[in-house]
Amino acid sequence: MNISFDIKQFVETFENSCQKVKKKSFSKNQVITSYIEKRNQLCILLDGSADLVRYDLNGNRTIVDHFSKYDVFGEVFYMVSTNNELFVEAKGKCEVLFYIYDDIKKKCKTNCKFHETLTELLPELILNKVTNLNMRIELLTKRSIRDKLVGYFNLISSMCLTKSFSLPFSLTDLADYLSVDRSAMMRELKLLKEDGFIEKTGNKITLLYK
Amino acid sequence: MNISFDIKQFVETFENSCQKVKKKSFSKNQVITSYIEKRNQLCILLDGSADLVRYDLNGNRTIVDHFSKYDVFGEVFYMVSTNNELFVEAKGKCEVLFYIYDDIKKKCKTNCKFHETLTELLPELILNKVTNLNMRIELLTKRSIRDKLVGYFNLISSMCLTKSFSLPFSLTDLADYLSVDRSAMMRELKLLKEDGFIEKTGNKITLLYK
DNA sequence: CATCTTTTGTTGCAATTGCAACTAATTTTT
DNA sequence: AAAAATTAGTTGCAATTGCAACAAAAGATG
Repeated sequence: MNISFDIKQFVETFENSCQKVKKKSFSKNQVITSYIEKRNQLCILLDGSADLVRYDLNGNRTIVDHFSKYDVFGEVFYMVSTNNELFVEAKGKCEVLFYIYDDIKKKCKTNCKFHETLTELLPELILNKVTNLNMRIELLTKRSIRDKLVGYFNLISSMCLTKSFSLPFSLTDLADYLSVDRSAMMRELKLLKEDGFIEKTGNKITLLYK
Repeated sequence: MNISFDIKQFVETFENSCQKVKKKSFSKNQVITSYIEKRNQLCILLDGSADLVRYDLNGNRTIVDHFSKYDVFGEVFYMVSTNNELFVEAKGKCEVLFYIYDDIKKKCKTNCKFHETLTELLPELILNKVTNLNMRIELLTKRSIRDKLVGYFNLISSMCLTKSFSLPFSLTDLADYLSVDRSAMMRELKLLKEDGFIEKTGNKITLLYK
């Protein structure tokens, strides 16, 4: 994420200067927030990674979104009519900035520098979020597991600028992220190997095509 | 879309007051814009509806996104590494506002009222976009055609506040939007009817459950 | 370091989905 | 109003995917 401003540095400098902005730490598997009508809160992930997960009535777990450094998340981004329960779960140690606002468009009442700067930063963070979401939709609309995997690998590869990379997910989570059955995905991974498209050792992938 | 500001009215009042903002009209099936590195342009749909479509190498057409009044779209929302060609196609008569900026965070050089107001409006428009994208992801991550259809119907229903509604899509387009095979979707629709979950006359759906 | 838990890897089988190839109905164009 | 084009609706069959149920490996925990 190429944010043109060192948010973490900024947060550390101004910490606790505004009542409505709070930094909290979380450890692995803790629930950072659940999406149940706390609609005037917005979270920024300052460190670590976290997943937005949904459990449907059949017990299927879906990784609706995956957050890493400087990702923005929160109930604001969801429609009120969403009928599934969504949780943000820490994948490891996380630092999260909770940003409470009265009206997302208006400045903090106390008009503090902290709030003001964050508000100015928001459009960029949200725009960044939009590109991520669109990327994800591009993956999800692919018609086969193979296309999803290859599409995903291509993205990672073009972001790392290398044909060899480690997956930021466990394979179990990757399946949940691509919204496919894990064993079916494993099978497809094996076929991709057999067909000579990829090499795979542990969670390190090497693309052999192009 | 509940935008707390009458954009269209505003545009009409200030039209042509800034060189970098232009309104254009389109008729059915015209390409409004294609996503090929015109990254400093942003479009707002003032009237009509349009689809963002992708054609992959196998000729599959996917409706990547569907835009209606006051939706924002453009290359900015996509990563540079997107390797498919994306087109925005008018579904009927459309009015589109093209908004050219040097830096999305900075004001227009001439500092005109028009640009300024639009810039202030942007976060809201983009936030609105995020909720739409998340809604779409929620649909796409459903594991079966039936779940996708039901999820989609529920959304429409809760937006219209009625159990009876007309689809904003042709069935062909709906299949492309849900990213499933059309005939398989038709089959599932028939099953939903047979199982007494829905009623369907033309493109009007009535939900019979709950 | 022994145990418990999670993740990975595999497979047969069933269910779902996609594909192809139609016909019918509707809409658009000339 | 006839012809052309698009959309809706069907169906058999093949391919893909999901499910269940494992064993093996790796990682976490006391």
